[in-house]
Amino acid sequence: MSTNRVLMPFKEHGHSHKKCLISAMTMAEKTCCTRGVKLTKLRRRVLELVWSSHEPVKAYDILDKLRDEHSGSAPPTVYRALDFLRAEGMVHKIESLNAYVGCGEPEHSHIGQFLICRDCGAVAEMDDADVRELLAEKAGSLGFHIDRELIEIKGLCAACSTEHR
Amino acid sequence: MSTNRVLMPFKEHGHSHKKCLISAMTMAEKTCCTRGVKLTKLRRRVLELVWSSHEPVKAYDILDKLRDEHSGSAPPTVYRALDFLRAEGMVHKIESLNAYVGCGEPEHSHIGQFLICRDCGAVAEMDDADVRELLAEKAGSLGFHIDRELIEIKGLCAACSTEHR
DNA sequence: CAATTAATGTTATATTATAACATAACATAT
DNA sequence: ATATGTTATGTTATAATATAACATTAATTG
Ligand SMILES: [Zn+2]
Ligand SMILES: [Zn+2]
Ligand SMILES: [Zn+2]
Ligand SMILES: [Zn+2]
Repeated sequence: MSTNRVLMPFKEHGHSHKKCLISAMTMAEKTCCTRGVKLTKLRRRVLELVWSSHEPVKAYDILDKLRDEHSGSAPPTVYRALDFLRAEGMVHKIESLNAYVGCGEPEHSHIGQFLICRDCGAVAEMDDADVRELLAEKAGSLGFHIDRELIEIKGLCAACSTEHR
Repeated sequence: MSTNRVLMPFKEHGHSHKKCLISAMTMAEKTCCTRGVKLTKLRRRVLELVWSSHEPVKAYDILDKLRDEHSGSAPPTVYRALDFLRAEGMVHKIESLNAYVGCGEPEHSHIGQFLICRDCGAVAEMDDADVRELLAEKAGSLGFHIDRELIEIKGLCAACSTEHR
């Protein structure tokens, strides 16, 4: 199968995450610049906090950290930044967790298919055309026209499977 | 494709919903009886309220109705009943809406694939083996082992497509 | 620089869900 | 039948998630 585009793979548990963070921030700066939208200081900081790991991050955890840095932070502060970042495809919401993850490829917008490890909490993101086509076909057979799909899969990642042995 | 099991199809907009309700309640009584679990008066009433339409129902809307009937109702009243009904597979939660729908085939447990009409709000439920297999294969190619899938698809149902013309 | 727009600050509140403990209903075994 | 344990429900309080509404500040543009 050639269509299994992996927008963000599972990383080794011991990897140097700093590189992920730098890469994501660099990509975000570039993408915003290209689009002529503003990655303000606040939005940048929220994106950094979302990218603090490969695990989904809670809005109020972000808020707690923002408050440490600036007392004037409140729920709208973080939700507005998240709204902007989501609109620009830099962050996705994991609906089943009420939490947010950074996107591996914000430069072209897409709908992600998320794999969520029950053990380490890490999230990988796929964008698989076969899956989309099959779902479109199946839904189509019921006369349903798809606008948007939400796919969130829970299970065990390769690294955690190995560690369990 | 022969695997497209439809657990709950989209119904005609003008259909007599009473039959859906009676059928669902009958099935629930029978299933609970078979399993030796108790469909108490409260749980039955909550299930009826969930089945008041084919649209997902909010917990606090259920609570409002319960309160009309019995002043001692509180959030735990409805969430406990929903927990029971979900555990028995009679109700599913639509995570992207924080709302609950009745299941078309509670007698055997399953994971549903939900189609949600953006126009009329109705929900259909599929349980398609092809989709499950494809996702297992794609996830497997990343070394990921699936426990549970969450699939919620937004779009336009056949009836609403027709009405738009 | 004035006018406008975009972003952030601020206060309040809405929505969704759970914790913790008390009481009532039901089952079962003496 | 009654004591005992178990399940279900009642009750109060609070946690967790998210948005509304309006004020202020910063950035853009004519
Ligand atoms: Zn990393
Ligand atoms: Zn893992
Ligand atoms: Zn119906
Ligand atoms: Zn419809």
